[in-house]
Amino acid sequence: MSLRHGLLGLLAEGPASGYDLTRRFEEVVGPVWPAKHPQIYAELGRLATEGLIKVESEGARGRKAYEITDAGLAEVRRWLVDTNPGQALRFEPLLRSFFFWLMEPDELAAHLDRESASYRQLATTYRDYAEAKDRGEFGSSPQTQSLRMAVEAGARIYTALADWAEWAAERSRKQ
Amino acid sequence: MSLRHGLLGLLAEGPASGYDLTRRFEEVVGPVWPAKHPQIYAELGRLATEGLIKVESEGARGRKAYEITDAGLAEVRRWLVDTNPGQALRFEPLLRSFFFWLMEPDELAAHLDRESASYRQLATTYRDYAEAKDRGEFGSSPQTQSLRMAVEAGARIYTALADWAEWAAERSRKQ
DNA sequence: CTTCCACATGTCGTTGCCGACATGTCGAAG
DNA sequence: CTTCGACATGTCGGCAACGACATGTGGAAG
Repeated sequence: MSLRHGLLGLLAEGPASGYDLTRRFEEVVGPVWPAKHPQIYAELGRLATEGLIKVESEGARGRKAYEITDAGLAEVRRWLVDTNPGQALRFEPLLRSFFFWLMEPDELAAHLDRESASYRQLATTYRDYAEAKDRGEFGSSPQTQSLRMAVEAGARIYTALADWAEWAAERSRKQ
Repeated sequence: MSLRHGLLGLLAEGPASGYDLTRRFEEVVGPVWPAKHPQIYAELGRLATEGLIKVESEGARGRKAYEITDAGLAEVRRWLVDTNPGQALRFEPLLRSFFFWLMEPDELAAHLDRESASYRQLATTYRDYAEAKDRGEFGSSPQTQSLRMAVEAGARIYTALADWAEWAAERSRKQ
């Protein structure tokens, strides 16, 4: 039930269409919670039926913008405050690490080099984004400050992963 | 298709039953790739049909132990070497962070305190485990060395998350 | 000798989630 | 005036994943 709360959370910022929300998901929320448009439209329909959101306006090209209701806002707040999150982080590269012993040492080292490079890249992207936010390039709304925290998490996690992959590459070469 | 490769990887260490694999998943693999027994038994059936594994022995209480075949070993190696992993890390606590602005500052600070404590706890657990491995308490097989790397990743990621949550808690209190 | 727990394997119904397919509109560029 | 790309919403079939239910066994403790 995380998708529905993700949608409610985004709609708490203001009205948006399924199309808008799909883009927000692929651009900002995607890295921690992927969702494609079929899911999103289906869930919006359900949320509307349950009265947690409602159609705010209908525009050109069949556009339907949804607005969060008081019930919806209460629900997303309840989710944030009362429920404790499933803490499992589903991450395929770490699943692979259990089976590194099945690779030849040179294959493994090469794999880890590629891995660390791509994590480093991501870490840099998030770090740059964080610095842009600190320079005030995105204003200072509460939403922006939450995003600042999310970006910081991204930067720290990918830095940790890049360091880890480098450590592991070195270790795999040393024997 | 990660579960099937996870199962093949575990079976590469030696024969095991569905029950064994279920426990290995909930004890070691679960934190990065959760799987419950209905999925596991179903997937084992499919893998056997495709000839990637085969029944090695049948024991008491209907126990069926599976063994990886040459085709299965080739498949898991192919997965490790040739395919590049989906790098999305699905993590609900970070999804929530996008919506922190919907919480009252004191609620948020309390939430982040709890969060950092639990990450710190996990980090310590992994760090202890890593040190036990370095003292040689689990031998020095290739499998153990892969596990050592996986554990290191866990320790580093949860340390990063604990630091992040502390940083965020402090930041949320400062305004 | 019974009771209880860990062992052990499965089915079933529901929801989550995705790729592919389908359809149509508006505006801008050529 | 046509064509193309971004906008926009949806359906459908299928696999993934999970919780609940079902069933039975072997050994150990009382």
